[in-house]
Amino acid sequence: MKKGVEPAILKGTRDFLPADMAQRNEVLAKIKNTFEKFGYQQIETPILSYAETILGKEKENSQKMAYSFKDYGERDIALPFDLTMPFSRFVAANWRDLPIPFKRFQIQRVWRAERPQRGRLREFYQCDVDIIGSNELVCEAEIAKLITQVFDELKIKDIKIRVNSRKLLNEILTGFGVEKDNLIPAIRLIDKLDKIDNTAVVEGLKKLGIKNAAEIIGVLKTDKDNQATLKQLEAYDTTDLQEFLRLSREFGVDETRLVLDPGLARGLDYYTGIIFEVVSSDESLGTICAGGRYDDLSAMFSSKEFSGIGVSFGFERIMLFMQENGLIADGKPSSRVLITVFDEGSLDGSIKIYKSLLKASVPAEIYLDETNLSKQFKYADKKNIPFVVVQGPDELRDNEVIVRRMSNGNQKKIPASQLASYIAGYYEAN
RNA sequence: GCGAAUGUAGCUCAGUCGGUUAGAGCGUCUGGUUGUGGUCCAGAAGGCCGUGGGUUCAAGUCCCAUCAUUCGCCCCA
Repeated sequence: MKKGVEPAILKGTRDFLPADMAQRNEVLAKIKNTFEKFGYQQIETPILSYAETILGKEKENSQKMAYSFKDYGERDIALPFDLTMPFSRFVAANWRDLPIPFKRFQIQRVWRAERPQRGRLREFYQCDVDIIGSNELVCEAEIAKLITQVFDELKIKDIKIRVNSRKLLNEILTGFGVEKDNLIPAIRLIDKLDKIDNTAVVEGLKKLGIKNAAEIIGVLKTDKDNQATLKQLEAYDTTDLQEFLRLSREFGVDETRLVLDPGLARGLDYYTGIIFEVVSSDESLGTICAGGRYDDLSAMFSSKEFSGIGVSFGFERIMLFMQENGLIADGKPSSRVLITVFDEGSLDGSIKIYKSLLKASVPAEIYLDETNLSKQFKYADKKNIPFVVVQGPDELRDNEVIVRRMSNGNQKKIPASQLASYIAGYYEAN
């Protein structure tokens, strides 16, 4: 067994076994179907990318996050760490051919050179939806509806969509005299309000030279209901938030799931309007979906302006939550029928049976090695195949087959010609 | 990049005060059953006790280093 090369994989990456893939595909299909139900169209963008299209001009944060290297032509290459940058490049390059407002979804792997932790990998899938080319708050409300719809489809019940307006947050902070250069650091601190102690945040803000730190917290910190929160903010312009809530109501979004949180900030600096952050009942998992409105998505690539809004669903965290909470049924069969090979002399007959099922479009497979029936049944059991067909010398002589139903062990001898319709009958009944 | 905890069979873990041949459950394989899985019974295989060094008559156990994993910080899905 021991050979020279360890069968090791990079930290923060994983192997997916057939059982894993069955689960993942099932969940992915639900997410995808919901996106399509709302009229979003799928795109894909290249993995291998010029570093500057991934990292932008000011590299600081993203440079640390992204995997990058040089190719044989000494070009700087990087792997995407999210789907927003690739999308913004895509829009700048292809907007002439897109229906505007453009509603796209994109489900691809991304890479981050981070330290892995629970729910934090170096290679993982994101499921992004964005609407570009419209400034209307109806977009925000539709996205809110989409978020609740996706988690409903996945049977993840106790989600909370935390909502805030970045514009409002900026207005409040500027009102308190926070310098422009300190806005982002201040927002990063405020974002931690629910995580760390109030006083720690106040201390941090004071270090940034913000005097009325405690007072700011007084305005931003809330655990009351949405109406109370709006009241607390009455000195400021909350018309966007109110209109968003009204439209969400029109869309039928369950309002108890929408939580106005004036302290919510989101680290990324490109958000400019309403922002979202979705957490499950397992808050230690972190955010399972997040996003918001940004102005001028493609500013880096084009003078054409595209305002937009989008959210990203964290597929790996969603999977983790569903697995840990028993929301995924496992054991998807690989096919409906396993045709056993009784002995060397019966292989031709088994292939003939297989052909008849193939012709009738019944998913089936032949056991591909020479062994006893016991092993072949075990194989069917392991692959969750519901029916096993045996044709021994006796059946072959009479042109019959034995069909065994694995779930209850019942078996029946039928003419070989009736096998396909016999199997199909079980599925039509449902 | 910083801090903490943990590394024993494929997996989950036990292993007392340092003491003789390192254990269990699950999984795997074989047989009971030469025409039948899942259940049951019997048996077997599987270990550089993460790696390297040190202390000791003696180390899975103590010390140091290193690597890996997990958690927290940073950042974030």
